[in-house]
This record gives sequence, structure tokens and C-alpha cells, in this order.
Amino acid sequence: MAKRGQPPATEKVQPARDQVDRNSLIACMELLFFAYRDFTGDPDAVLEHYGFGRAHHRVVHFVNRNPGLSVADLLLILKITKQSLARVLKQLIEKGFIVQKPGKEDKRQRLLFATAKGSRLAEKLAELQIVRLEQALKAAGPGADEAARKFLFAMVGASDRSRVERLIDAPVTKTKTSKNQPTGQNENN
Amino acid sequence: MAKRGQPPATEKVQPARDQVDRNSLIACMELLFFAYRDFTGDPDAVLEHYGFGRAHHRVVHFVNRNPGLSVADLLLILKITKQSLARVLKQLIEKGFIVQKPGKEDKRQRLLFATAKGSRLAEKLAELQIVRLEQALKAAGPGADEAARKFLFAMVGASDRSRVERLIDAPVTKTKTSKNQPTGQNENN
DNA sequence: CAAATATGTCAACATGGCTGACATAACTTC
DNA sequence: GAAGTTATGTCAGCCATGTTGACATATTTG
Repeated sequence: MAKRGQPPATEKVQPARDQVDRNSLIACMELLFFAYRDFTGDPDAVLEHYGFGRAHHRVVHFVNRNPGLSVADLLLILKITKQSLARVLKQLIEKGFIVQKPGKEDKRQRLLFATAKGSRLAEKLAELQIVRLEQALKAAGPGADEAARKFLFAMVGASDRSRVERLIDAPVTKTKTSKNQPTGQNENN
Repeated sequence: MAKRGQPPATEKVQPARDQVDRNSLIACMELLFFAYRDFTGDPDAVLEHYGFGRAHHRVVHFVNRNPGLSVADLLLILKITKQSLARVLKQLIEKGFIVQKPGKEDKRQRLLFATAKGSRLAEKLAELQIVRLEQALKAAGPGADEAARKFLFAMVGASDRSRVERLIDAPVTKTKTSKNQPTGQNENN
């Protein structure tokens, strides 16, 4: 694939990608790295204070945003193994940031809920990132908000988009539908 | 997707942040997580094939894009410790993806260059991410390209923006200016 | 020359991924 | 109702990649 070096303006129908485009795309790519690097940097300082790491942040965030999330659903969101999750989840439960309740329909499930304490932490961390986001979207001009969401959404692997869409659209509403929505998908991005 | 962003036209001067805005910002926040998760996922598969990880990717990418980069400058880009860098850099050098040359002006420096092999790997990985980016920007509509760059740039910590700007603007030109540009900054995002 | 700088290196440790194996309880199916 | 499947937990160990602290070497600079 990657075979470039033919920038001269021929009258091709499919201009492919000229050097300008490519540089621009690479800039975007590097910016994404830097943006994410600093985006995650803010909460890290706070988390350290609790003896937590980035992994804890993710868990407490998604559980707080989606009360009653099942372990299986959380694993689909994070795309890590249950053993990896278990480690941080255990700590969050022990320290009273998250509680588990058996599902009513399916008693095997251990639905996850943030405690008041957990919720406070989640909100605190979210606020930090929201402030940064808000400022960045403002700086990017009007409409950047919508453009950014569309862009980021399209960056998500195709097989995960519907799940992600559901998740971000109705976080408060959603509670225990996992069983009823097979979501049978296996990463073909 | 994400049909928010229409604040109920009140005539407030400073609406602070209503619930709609907040939900929208949180959606953006989560999307950034998912986007980055999948953005980095593509190259990982290829890297595995070489026995490399994400850390190697970053190094080989930035060195390839900035031939003659000094170790110190690379550390400022990656924001990791020299010991962390040393580990992956050593492997990349041993396996012939990167070479070091003493600086001409300052002989203490070990300027970094990608070998042909290293360059090939870097391009291959870049291509994967570029394809995803290209598709996403297209999906986000006209102008998303510019908006995304502005947005992402504004997400970078304020103290790092000028460095990042220089880096992405003139990657090919830049070669050994680090010494002449003090870049005295220390993370106040 | 002395001090500061650029880089390298050793050693130890933490976090957060991973795999494999196995256990338990509850649901589903025949 | 027995058998199989599913949701979850857990033990044990490995790997990648980040950290700190200490120290060595060469080179540049005041």
C-alpha cells in the first residue's frame, strides 16, 4: 500500500492524496497524540491523591454515567480482560467508590453502581476534562463542537459505533438492557 | 448521532453551562476515549509482528518525521523519562530501525535518524492511522478537517502549544534547532 | 579548571495490560 | 431434572512501559 513519491499534478481522476493532504493528516494524527496525552494528564494528578490510576478513572466514570452497568458491558466498553478489570474494580469496591448488586432478572449479574463517594470523584474528574474540552471547542470556533463529535465518532471502529452511540446518547436512561441487546460484534473496525 | 448542541434560545449573556451543554461535553469526552482507543489499535497489530509496542511506534514515528532529533527533544515530545525512552530506543537501534550520529555542533548530542527500514515501518504505521483519519474527517463533513486540527491543538497544554506547533508545521525542515530555541517551559497546562 | 549539560546505564518498583486455568452460581435446554 | 451455557470471580504468572534514584562519561561553557 503505502507507496508515495508521485506528487506531480497529473490529471488523475482520483487524486489520491497530495502531499499537502498527507502533511495535514499527519499533523492531525500527531495532534491527536498530544491532545490525548494532555487530556488524560489532568485527572491523573487528582487520582494519585487517592492512590488510583487511569484504569480506576475509566471504571468509576462509566459506572457513574451508567448506573447498573453489568460487568460484561463494562468489559465491552473498556476492551480489556476481566482479570484486568477485576484488579481495579476490587479496589474501587473495597474503598467504597462502587457497589455491586445482583441483577433482578438475571441473578448471576453483579450490576455496578457508584456510591455517593464514587460519584463525587467521577464528577470531579469529569469536570477537569470538561473544562479543557470546553475551552478547546470554544477556541476552535463555532460549529467545532458538532464537527468534533462527528469526527471522533467516525474514528471509532465501525463494529463498535452502535454500542458507543447508545452509550453516549442515553447514559442516564440505560440501565439493564444488555441482556436484551445481543450486541454480537467482534472487532472488525 | 449525538443530536445535542442546541441550547434553548434564552437570551442569557453568560449561560454558564446548562445540562445540554454538559451532556454534550461528556459525550465528546467519552468519544475521545473511544476514538483514541481504536486509533491506536490499528498499528498495535502490526507492531506485535515486530515484537514492538506502542512506545516503539511513537519513537520511530517522531524520529522519522524529524530526522536529526536530539534525545532531549524527543523526551520533551513524549513526556517520559530518559530511562523509559532508553529501553525502547536501545531495541530500535539494536534491530536497525534507528541510528544515532553525534551532533556536529555539539558532540555530546546523539542525533536520531530512522534507517530505511525504520522509515518503512513508520510509514506503514502512519498509513494505517491516516486512512482512519481520512475516512473520519470525510464522514464529519467539509471543514471538519480544519475544525478538528484547531480543536485538537487547543486541547494541548498551553505550555506545550508552541513546541507542538513548530513540530507539526515544519517537520521536514526542522533538523537541529533545539539548541537555539530554549523552549523553557514547565507544564502549567 | 570547574561547573553545567547531554546522554547513558544500573537497579528497583508500580501500573495495567495479557494468558491460562479453574470455581461457583444461575440460567437455559432437552 | 440433568446437562450445558453463561456471568462472574479468582489465583498465578508474564510482559510492556511508566516511575525514581544514583551514578558515569564526554563535552561544552563560564
